[in-house]
Amino acid sequence: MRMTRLHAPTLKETPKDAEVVSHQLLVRGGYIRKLAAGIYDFLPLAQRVLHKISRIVREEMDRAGAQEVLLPAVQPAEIWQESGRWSKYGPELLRMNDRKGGEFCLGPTHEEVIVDLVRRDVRSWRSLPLNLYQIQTKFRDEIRPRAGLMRGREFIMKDAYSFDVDEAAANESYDAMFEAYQRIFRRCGLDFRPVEADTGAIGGSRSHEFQVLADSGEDAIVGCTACDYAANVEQAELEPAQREVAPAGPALETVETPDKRTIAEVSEFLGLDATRFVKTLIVDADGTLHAILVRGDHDLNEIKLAKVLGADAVRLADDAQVVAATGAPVGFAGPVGLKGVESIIADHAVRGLRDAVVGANAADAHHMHVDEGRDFRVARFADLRLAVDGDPCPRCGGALKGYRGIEVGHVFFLGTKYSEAMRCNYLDESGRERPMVMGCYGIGVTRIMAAAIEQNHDDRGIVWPRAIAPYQVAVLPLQMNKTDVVEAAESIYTRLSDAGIETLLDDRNERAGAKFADAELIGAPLRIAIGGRGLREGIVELKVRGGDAVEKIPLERLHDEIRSRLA
RNA sequence: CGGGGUGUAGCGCAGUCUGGUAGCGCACCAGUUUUGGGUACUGGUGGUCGGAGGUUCGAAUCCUCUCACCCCGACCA
Repeated sequence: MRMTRLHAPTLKETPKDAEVVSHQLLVRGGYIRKLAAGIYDFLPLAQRVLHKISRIVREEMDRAGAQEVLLPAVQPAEIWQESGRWSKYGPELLRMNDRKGGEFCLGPTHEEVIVDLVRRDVRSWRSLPLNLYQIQTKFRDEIRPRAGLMRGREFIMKDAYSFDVDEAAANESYDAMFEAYQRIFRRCGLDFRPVEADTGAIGGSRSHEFQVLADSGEDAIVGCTACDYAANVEQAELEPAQREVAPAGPALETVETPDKRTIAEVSEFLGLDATRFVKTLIVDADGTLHAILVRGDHDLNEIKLAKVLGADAVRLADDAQVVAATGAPVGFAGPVGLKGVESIIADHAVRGLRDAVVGANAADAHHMHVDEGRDFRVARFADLRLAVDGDPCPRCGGALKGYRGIEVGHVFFLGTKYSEAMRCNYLDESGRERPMVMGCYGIGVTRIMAAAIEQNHDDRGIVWPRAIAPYQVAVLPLQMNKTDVVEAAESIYTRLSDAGIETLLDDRNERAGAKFADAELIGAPLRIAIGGRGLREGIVELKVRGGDAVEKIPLERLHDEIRSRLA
C-alpha cells in the first residue's frame, strides 16, 4: 500500500479526550475516530488489525470444532422475556420500538437468539455436542464508556455457545474452549493469564476470565506466588484464618471523634492502626438493610455479599437510610446496640476481635476497647472482603499478589439456566426429554486490539505483535528528489508486495523525519530506510520496531533477509 | 445517578474576568525552497464561537435553560 493512497490521517498532537495510551495511539496513528461516546469508526489500518485478530480466532475456533454463524443484531423482546432477562438486564440493554410498536433491543449478547435457533432444529442426542460461534458487533449501553476501545458501547465480539447432553460432556466443551482461548491469545502475542471469575449477569457456575496483564487494566486480579491459582479479586476465596481468640480486653469506652468519619481519619486521630478498626457498612439488599462488618484495612466485596445474602442487588445505603438505621450521620455507624437493621453480618476477620474501634451510632463519637461477642453479636460470619496482597492462596496457602488486567476473554459454564427457561430440550437415548447443558464463551476482538497496544508501545508509538500488525514492513525512501532512492524503494516495494508480504511504501513527498515518525507511530514490525548515502555502498537500513539496532543490509540480500525475518 | 471539568477551523489552544462583530500553532491548498529525525518563506481555503432563549444599539464574552464530551465514583462482559 502506498502512503499517498492510504487513509490513515496521523496526528502530531494527542487529542485531549484520549487518556489511556491505546486510545491516544489509535487516534494519533489514524486507526480510529470517535463518532459518539463509546462508538468508533474503524479506519483501514484498524480494520486490517481486526481482520488479523478475527482470522486467528476463526482458525482456533474451527480447530476446536465450533462452527461459525451470523446472528441478528436486532432482537425481539419476546425471547428476552422468555429467558427473564428483559426485566433483569436493566438500562444497559438498548431497547427500541419498530414502526408497529413492537419491542426490540440491540443485542448485548446472544444467548436468547442462539437458544431459540438451536431449540427449533435440534431434537436428538445424536446432534450433540454442538458449538456455534459468531464474530459480530455488540451494543451495551454502558453507564460510563471510557478509555477508548477498552470499554466502548459498540464493540466487536466473538461469542460462542456450546450445547451438550450432560454436565460431563459440557465440561469437555468448556475445556476445549479454554484451550482454544489460550492458543488464541498466545498467537495474538499477548501476555495474559486465565483467572477464576464471577459469573455476573450471564449466570452459571464455572467461569474463567482471560486477563491481559497491564497496569492500565480496569480489573483487579490476584495470583498465587507459589502455585498457578489466579482469580479476579471479586472471586478469590478467603478462608477464615485459624487463630487464638484473646481473652476479653478492657471495658468499652466512648470517645469524641469530632468530624472524623473515615477509617483513615479516625485512625490518624486516635493514633491506632486500621487493623484495629471494624468498618460498619449499612447496605440495602433488595430493599432490606443489613449492617456489614469488615476489618478497617479490608474492603467489602459486594459480589460475595450478594451471594451470601441471596440478593439480586446489593448497594450501599444512601445517607437517609443510614441515618434511619443508626440514628447518626454517615461515618459513625457501629455494631454496638445497633437496632435499625435486619441483621449484622461480618467478615471472618472480624470474629474474635478484641479491643477494637467502632462507630458509636452517634455524631462525632466512636467506641474503643470493643470486643466482638461481648459488646456486639454477629448473626453470621462469611467471606465478604476483597483479597489483598499477602492473603493466603485458597489452593496451596502461598501468598497472593495483586495485578491489574484487561479482560479480553471470558468463558462461562451455563448449565441449564437458559435451556430450561426457554425449553431447549433434546431426546436422550432412552427417549426422555432433557434440557441441553450449555456453555458460552466471549472474546473482545476490538478490546484485544487496544490491549495489545497497552502492552506493546513506546513513547514513539505502537509496537505491534507481528501476528496482528496491519502491515509487516514499512519502506521509507528518505530523499524523494533522488531518482535512485525512489527507484530503489519502488523496486523493493514491488518485490515484497509480489511475494505476498504486507508492505507500506511511504511515497509521500515528506522529509525523512516525518516518515520515521509516522512509521514508528503506526508500528509496522520492520522498517527499511533507503537513502542516497547507503545506496552508494549498495545497502539499505533495516530496523526492527521496538529494538535499537539499525542493520545495514546489502540490497541483493534484502528480500531473503525480510522473508527469513517474517518466517 | 453523585462529584469535577471542557465545548471557539480537522487537531492543540488564546480571546470570556472588563461586551465593540474572531485569532495563533499544526494540518490542508498554491508557489518557491529544502531533502537522513516532523525544512524555511510567501500567499490562501476553512469557524452561524455546542444549541435555544434572554439582556443590550451591539454578545464567543453577561443571564437562563439545554445538549454533547472527558475524568473520578457508583455500576458493569
